[in-house]
Amino acid sequence: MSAELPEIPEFSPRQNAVLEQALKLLVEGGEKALTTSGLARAANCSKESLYKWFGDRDGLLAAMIAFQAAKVRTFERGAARLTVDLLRENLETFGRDLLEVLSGDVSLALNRLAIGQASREGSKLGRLLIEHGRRQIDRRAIGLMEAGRRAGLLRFTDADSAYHTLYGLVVSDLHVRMLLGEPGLKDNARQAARAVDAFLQLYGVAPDTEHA
Amino acid sequence: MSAELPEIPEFSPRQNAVLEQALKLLVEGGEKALTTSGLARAANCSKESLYKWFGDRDGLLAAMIAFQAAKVRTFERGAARLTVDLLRENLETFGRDLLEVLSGDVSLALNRLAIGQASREGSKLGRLLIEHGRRQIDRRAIGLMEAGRRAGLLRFTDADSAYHTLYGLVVSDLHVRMLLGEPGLKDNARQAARAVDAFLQLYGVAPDTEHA
DNA sequence: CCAGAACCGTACCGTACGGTACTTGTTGGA
DNA sequence: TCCAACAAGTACCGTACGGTACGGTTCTGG
Repeated sequence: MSAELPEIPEFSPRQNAVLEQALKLLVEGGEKALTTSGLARAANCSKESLYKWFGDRDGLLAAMIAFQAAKVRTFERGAARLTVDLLRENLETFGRDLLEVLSGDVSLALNRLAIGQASREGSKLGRLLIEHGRRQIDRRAIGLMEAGRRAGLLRFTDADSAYHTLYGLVVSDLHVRMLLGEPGLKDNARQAARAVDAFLQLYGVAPDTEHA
Repeated sequence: MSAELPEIPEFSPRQNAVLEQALKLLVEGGEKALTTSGLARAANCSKESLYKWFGDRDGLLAAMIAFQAAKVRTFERGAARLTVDLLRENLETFGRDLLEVLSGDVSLALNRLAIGQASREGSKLGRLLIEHGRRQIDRRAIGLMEAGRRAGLLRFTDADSAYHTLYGLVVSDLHVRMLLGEPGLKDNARQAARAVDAFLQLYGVAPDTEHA
């Protein structure tokens, strides 16, 4: 009853264009700006087609999430023979990418949408968002964790726990603040670097020789 | 044009009862369940009174946030002569309280409300929520940080940065996950303890003598 | 050349909400 | 005792949305 990987629906090019327009409307004006009539007008299609393709409004929202997730495919870094510097660089790149994704317009809009919908209907969209949007980035991070351990550079018992520590150090309460409307950081790289410093202090196996 | 501390409006008992009922409706059914007609019916008052008291629907939502924030007044712990064990205990208590607050029904409902509203209208509710809801808990934590430093138990240059590190270690992505509809942790205390362990490893001045 | 499907544009329907107006008590002070 | 203020309850209005139906047009395959 879990992870049956239900074959990404694969929409037609026309439907992709409509979904793109839907995301644009959502980003510009929030959920209340995404009406079926408005989308039909903006995308030059008929409401009848919308309902034929996506069933109802909730189906449209779910399709938007699946569509966006399919676009933001993360790329696994080739884990060629990790050194401590290479590990640090990979971790910092991950942190920067994470902050970049979380502060993106579309990501924020979709998260706001799913959160606003989460009260009713068993948070169907929320689960969808976590499944589709998070799984890939989680796997990339955990891959990094375990590569670091295999290379003798990290020490931990639970990779998932270590990853969540890294996540917390990188993101802190920034995601929620941005969801609430606050601006993001000026320098994601700096934040990522500081987070990785702390992370390596906690989980790195080679103690820092310099401790000013 | 910032932080003018606009005297908490202080509602009448009758209005407090109405706001209480409004929060109840919001928690039970989300934003779409909180209609002016529904609230009037549930609270045995007239819509006309609602509009006289709160102006319009947005005013009602703002009043709900102010009302809830006024209820959840945090209590400053008396910082009597900190020892390392006392500091750890205070930090863990803070972490538990933080998780407790963030996972509360009303908190989640209000955050969902403000986030869902954040796209349009300059995120007025979001700012209100951060102002009213966060300031107190932030001050409590920063007070703890600086007490720890004064007692020679913590070392950091920026208390705010240290606090955000602690926040990230305690909360990680849990808040967003709960906002999306996932259940909370089974054991907040365990999570707080682990977070404080890591935090002290990063900022504690006395190195742990035991490192099993 | 034609039939059928797909689709656009528009008009339409039912409903539900935010907000206003009005009537009917109820209270409290002069 | 009367009156002014307040509030409950209800009825009402305009609007806007989700969803459906229909006529006209383009595309496709035989």
